[in-house]
Amino acid sequence: MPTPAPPKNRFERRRAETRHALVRAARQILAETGDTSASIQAIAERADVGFGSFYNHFESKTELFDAAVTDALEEFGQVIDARVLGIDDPAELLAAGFRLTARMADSHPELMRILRDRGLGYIHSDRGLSPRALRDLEIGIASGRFTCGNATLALSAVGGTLMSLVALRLDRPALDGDEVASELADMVLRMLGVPPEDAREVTRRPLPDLG
Amino acid sequence: MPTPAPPKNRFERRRAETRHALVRAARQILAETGDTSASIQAIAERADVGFGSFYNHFESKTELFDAAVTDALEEFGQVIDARVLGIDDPAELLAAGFRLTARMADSHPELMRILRDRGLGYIHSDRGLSPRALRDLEIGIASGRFTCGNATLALSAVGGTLMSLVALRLDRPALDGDEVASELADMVLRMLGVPPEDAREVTRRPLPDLG
DNA sequence: ATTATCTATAGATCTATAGATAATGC
DNA sequence: ATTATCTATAGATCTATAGATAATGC
Repeated sequence: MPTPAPPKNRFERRRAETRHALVRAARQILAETGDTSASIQAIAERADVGFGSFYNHFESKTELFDAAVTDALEEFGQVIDARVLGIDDPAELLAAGFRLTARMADSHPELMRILRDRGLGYIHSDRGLSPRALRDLEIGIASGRFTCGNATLALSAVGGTLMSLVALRLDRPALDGDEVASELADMVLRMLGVPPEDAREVTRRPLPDLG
Repeated sequence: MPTPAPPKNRFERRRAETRHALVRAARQILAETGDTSASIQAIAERADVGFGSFYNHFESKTELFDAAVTDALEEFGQVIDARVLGIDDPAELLAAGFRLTARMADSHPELMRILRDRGLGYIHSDRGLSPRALRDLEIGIASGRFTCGNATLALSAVGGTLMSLVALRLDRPALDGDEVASELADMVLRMLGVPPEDAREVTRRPLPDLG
């Protein structure tokens, strides 16, 4: 079961809600402070949950914050994924992913801060966007659209550049986000072996809007 | 004064030593745990420094850990810089930087862990390797060696890829580090507009050894 | 005489748990 | 009857500071 089945009865639902409130609070704290030194008390308070409940769900703060990062990456993957449905060309997929990510700095700033601070450690994780990105890179290599040899290395390079795009968007909000994203996607596509004219064209195609 | 003048008298030297012991301890903790939640007591103990001395040098843990990251980035910059002296071609400089960084995962693992966890936030910092990397990119663009238009964007892409190389080296020590580094440098050079044959040749040239 | 370091400590805060309360399943 | 939540709390730990000690400058 890729997504855990929705809880059946009221008991399990209430339990899941408490857990999720804690994860949400941890995500907020990560986005605001960038670190994990908030006390369990403060986290529970922000989650509006009894202090002792924390221990019903997590054994340590580390465990909670790991769940919080995974939760954020999963949401990121789902937002992007939903918006690029129907795009087949791997090059266009990648370009759309870059441009949509740049927009999420405005629409989902908290999520993007977590991505910037923690994303690099999860580039090759089996959660979030990475597995799908890897698959798309493999498809592109197999079809000859990309001419680089190694999909894992390509994922590293693409992922690292995407993280730096997020950092750039958050640190320099004055820059034109769409322009920067297209430019970086353009560079990445050339890196993967897409001819410059194709790369340029594909990174300027119209894009589905972000809710 | 780019580097602070070496302290003149014994007083200032002792003070600098205490401060540096604290920074060193903070760097160790960052490398080992990845976070900043260690207590000031534990930090002072590890630095072998009286507890109260902490407050002679720093007002908060945040301040200390920021100094620790800056210190690590500065050392990274100096190690790389010393090893690429005499290389003029911007493309070869960049390739050498990638390959030497990959080797530092073995020779300076603690430094590299800090770079992986915190480097992204300092890509456009005016400390460490970034200013020189930016300058080399600008030189390469001016001379026509690189055909991309924007040095700041290039620094983002190159820096992000370098961070992901560090992450890859630390997380997958079984991969051939030299090979991975050359391959990624190759991709990055093509991204910057270097012709594929040139990129391949320049990333395989012999390299100065790392001490 | 000056300045940094160290030791000791008061008060605040944090963690982990125990026991009471409330909600649901069967 | 079962299970999660909440409240209260003991004991540990942490922060910030005050005051004593040691090292150096002049």
